[in-house]
Amino acid sequence: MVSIKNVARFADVSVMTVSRVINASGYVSQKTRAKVLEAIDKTGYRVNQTAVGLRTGRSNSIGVIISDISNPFFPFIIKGIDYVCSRNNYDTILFNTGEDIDRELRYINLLKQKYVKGVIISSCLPDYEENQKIFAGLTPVFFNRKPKGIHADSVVNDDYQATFIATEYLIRKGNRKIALINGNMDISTFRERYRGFRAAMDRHAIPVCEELIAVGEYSIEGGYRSARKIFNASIRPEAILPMNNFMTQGLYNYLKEHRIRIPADVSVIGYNDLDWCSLVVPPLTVIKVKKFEMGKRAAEILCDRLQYRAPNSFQEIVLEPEFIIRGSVKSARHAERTPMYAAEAI
Amino acid sequence: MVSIKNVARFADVSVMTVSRVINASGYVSQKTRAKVLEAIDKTGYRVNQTAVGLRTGRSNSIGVIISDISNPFFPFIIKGIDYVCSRNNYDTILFNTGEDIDRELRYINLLKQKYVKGVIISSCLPDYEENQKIFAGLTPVFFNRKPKGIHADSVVNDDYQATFIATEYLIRKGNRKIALINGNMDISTFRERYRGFRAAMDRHAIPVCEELIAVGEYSIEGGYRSARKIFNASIRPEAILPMNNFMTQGLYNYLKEHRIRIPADVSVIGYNDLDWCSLVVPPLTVIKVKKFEMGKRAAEILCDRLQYRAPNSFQEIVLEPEFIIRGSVKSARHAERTPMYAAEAI
DNA sequence: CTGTTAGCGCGTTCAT
DNA sequence: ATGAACGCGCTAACAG
Repeated sequence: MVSIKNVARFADVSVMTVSRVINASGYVSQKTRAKVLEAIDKTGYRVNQTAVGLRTGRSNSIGVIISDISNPFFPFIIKGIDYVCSRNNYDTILFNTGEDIDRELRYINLLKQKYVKGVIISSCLPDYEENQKIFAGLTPVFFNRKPKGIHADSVVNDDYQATFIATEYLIRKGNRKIALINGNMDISTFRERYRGFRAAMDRHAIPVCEELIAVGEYSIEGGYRSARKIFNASIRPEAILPMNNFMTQGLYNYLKEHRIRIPADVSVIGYNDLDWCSLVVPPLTVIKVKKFEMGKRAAEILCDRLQYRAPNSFQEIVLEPEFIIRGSVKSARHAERTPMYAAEAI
Repeated sequence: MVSIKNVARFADVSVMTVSRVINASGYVSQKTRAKVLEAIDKTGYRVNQTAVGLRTGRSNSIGVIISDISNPFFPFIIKGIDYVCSRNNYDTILFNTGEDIDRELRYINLLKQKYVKGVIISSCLPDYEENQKIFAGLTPVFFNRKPKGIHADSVVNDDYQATFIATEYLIRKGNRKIALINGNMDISTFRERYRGFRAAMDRHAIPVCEELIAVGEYSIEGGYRSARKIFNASIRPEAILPMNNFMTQGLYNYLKEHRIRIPADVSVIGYNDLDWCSLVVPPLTVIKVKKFEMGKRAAEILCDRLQYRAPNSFQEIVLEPEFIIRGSVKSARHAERTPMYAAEAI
């Protein structure tokens, strides 16, 4: 590989002069600059990022850590991150933890070993404070999930608000026996979603039936099992709220298998608007999380911080969800007259 | 950051001894080894990958270049790559080209600047030979798509076979007026898929109606526009073959908007089996590409090559597709008696 | 078995 | 306006 030394020899100048031309630092006369530029062109020289990294202690990579690349929730977020980073000349190193805390910690260390200074992360760490020292020297921006006690920038969806609105919508349509398919509440998203549901039910003085609350793995299979649990309860649910897209799929599989019709037999509102949600019949009413936006904002914050353009205080962005009404919720009678409190819930 | 020097001082040995312990190279007595290990532990030392990279001219990263992260076709492939690479202690640097050749070339250069020695790539380069020198010093494994004249390892789906089977299935079900929604045939996948379609039609002596062949962007919008073109033709198609998942979605949008029913009004076979394909009503009959397998095989080949365990000759893996029959193709009369040639087509 | 020397490619410091 | 020397953290080659 052609190094800066070769270029210097070719242009008959010192290594330093070449360096100055490349980095546009210090004074170089027009004439030598032209000579150097030509030499760079002729030799096909490219700066060695590794050497620059070692010398400066910096790199132009940022890390992205997610829990599951095969979850269609992430690709658009990554696209948003990519959009911002490529414009700031950062490239992204992607790691997939598979919800394994040890892997997450290992990857964070790996990033530091590469002089990576920033990471955008959907963490499976339950607690930030316990693990704070691991982030030393690495600027994290948390997205989607927020470990407890975090002391860092974050960009999340307003999960509380989202389920509040969805739940209230169901109530307004005359549903009272509402089931929840939730994930592990050690994770902030599921905790918030549960809180939103609970708050809406309480606000309307509707008792929550514990039998209709299922907590399981947030996978297709987990959603299926939770659906089974719910339909084996002593109370038949009028509506179901699965709390992520995988569990929604699992629920669909269960309903299909048991020929339970949406919305005639049970109403459903999905979490996350994916490709298929508008394609199924009836099209699925969903809470839409702004995925691209989430990635974009997180990357913007990180780029700003890495270039010392960010404010000192941590930014905690909460993205407003959209509620997309399609056809998976049945209209009941004596609906519409229920008062709505969603605005208050903010 | 604590360096090898600190560890050496701490353990009261030379830097070299520490290096030997870390890399398990050369002789170190049990006693000093223990001393060093303790020092590493006490100081919290981690090797600096950048320095190792500079010194050895190697890195433990491999590059992954894809055209569009938001295409749900890729995530499972990436998961397959990740599965193999993490077991071989490589991490992956992901780049998204957005089908931009210049970006692709830039990323390839970037990888070289980082001493990355291998790249797994779904390339938008039409011709390998023209760009061969750009790969100098970088081992590429092509997947999904194969630029012309490639002289490298590759893992692709048997796209020819896949459309041959699908087309023949349609014919067997009594369809003769079969429409194709295809992408740009500069790209190998679309070229092969077209060939498979054509071959099946020819084999059964069914004339191909050029009016029913649409070539456009392989996006949701492109699929929609192609569908419109086809339904504005003078001949009404009995069946449609969209040649990737995005175009299938676009087609669905068109059909929905115009209240054209599947399969009563038109039969459809999708390319790629995604989450929603079994969720729509009727469930979609599809050609399934083994995505995880594709990524896994590509990564295995690359890891082998990088560790000089691969044969000298290039491996050109062709993965067998699956054909999943669900409910989007109408059964017509005088079907079943048509002879089948798919086996010959291999 | 262990240490010394040298240098990977670059940028910082200081001199000219 | 330009160059020489030095060192980032590490390992290969050689010496002892």
